[in-house]
Amino acid sequence: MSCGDRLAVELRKKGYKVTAQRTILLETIAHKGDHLSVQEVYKEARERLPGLNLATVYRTVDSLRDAGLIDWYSPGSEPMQFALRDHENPHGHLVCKSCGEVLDLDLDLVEDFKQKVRGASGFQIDGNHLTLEGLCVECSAGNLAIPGKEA
Amino acid sequence: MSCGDRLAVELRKKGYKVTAQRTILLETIAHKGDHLSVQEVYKEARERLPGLNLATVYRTVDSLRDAGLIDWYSPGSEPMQFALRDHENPHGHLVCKSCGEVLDLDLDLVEDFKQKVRGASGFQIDGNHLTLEGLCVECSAGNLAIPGKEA
DNA sequence: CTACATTATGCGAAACTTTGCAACTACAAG
DNA sequence: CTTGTAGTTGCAAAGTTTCGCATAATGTAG
Repeated sequence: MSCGDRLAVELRKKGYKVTAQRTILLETIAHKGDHLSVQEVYKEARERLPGLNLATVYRTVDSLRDAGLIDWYSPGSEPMQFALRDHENPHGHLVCKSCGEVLDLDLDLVEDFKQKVRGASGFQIDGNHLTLEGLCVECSAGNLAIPGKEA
Repeated sequence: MSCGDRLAVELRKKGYKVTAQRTILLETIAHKGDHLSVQEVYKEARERLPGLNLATVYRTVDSLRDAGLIDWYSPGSEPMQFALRDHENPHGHLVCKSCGEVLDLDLDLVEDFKQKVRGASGFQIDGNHLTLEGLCVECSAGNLAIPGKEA
């Protein structure tokens, strides 16, 4: 299934319409890879669709997220970033608060956690959009170690 | 220990200074309760400290968060909100994407999950700032049922 | 108490994000 | 193909959040 086909299917499933803007924006996102900001996508997509408006990018990115085609990160306090959702290998994300690195989070671990929370409170965690903050191996080691002395 | 004392202790621990702005802002937050936006706190605190600047509120709220005195939520796409951290009863938060309700999340469940993730990837999830999105009991019931027909 | 180094604050400007509205377009139906 | 409805877009304005810099305040040491 091509990228465009999936776009059409997923969007219509949610009642969204398939427009040139959405198609080009999704293609741009798919082409550029991870860690994209709205501004970056805007700049690139605008070359193919000159009249494109920034507000449209924000709204489109929101629709694509709702349709499950892309995911959001929030690395620190910088502008929001996102990436194409990986349908072959669904996973959450771990964002290091110190260095900003983004790791994949195995959904099996999440699944287990989700069940527990659901059992305890009835709340259904959205595991696919899951982005958690914390410290990666390197940074947690570096932060805990007292300079000049090993932990 | 009074509110002000804790402020002093926690801020100094992190190398922050204790200022009138920070004191008043923390008091305002403590007094107003949950679900506060920066603008709300700004408006209220400004009555006691007329020269107060919005940028200062943003920076202060950031410092207080870093010092572990308050927590952030991100309910949908609305402006960021936060609340005083409950030191007597630490917990995470579950935010319903549909109705916006905020539930408490038992840290024992999180603790277990944290250990697993740490074992798998070495990543240390910050459980105290944990805010997860999903659907509350009511909304998940409402959303899953197809009107007039069961799944 | 005084002087010093460091951190905070206020201010203005910039950057980022959302919103309302009129014109436009996709898609389904006739 | 024509029509109609509902969702979209561009634009402009408003709202939210961050940043740089000069001034002011805090905490520390003398």
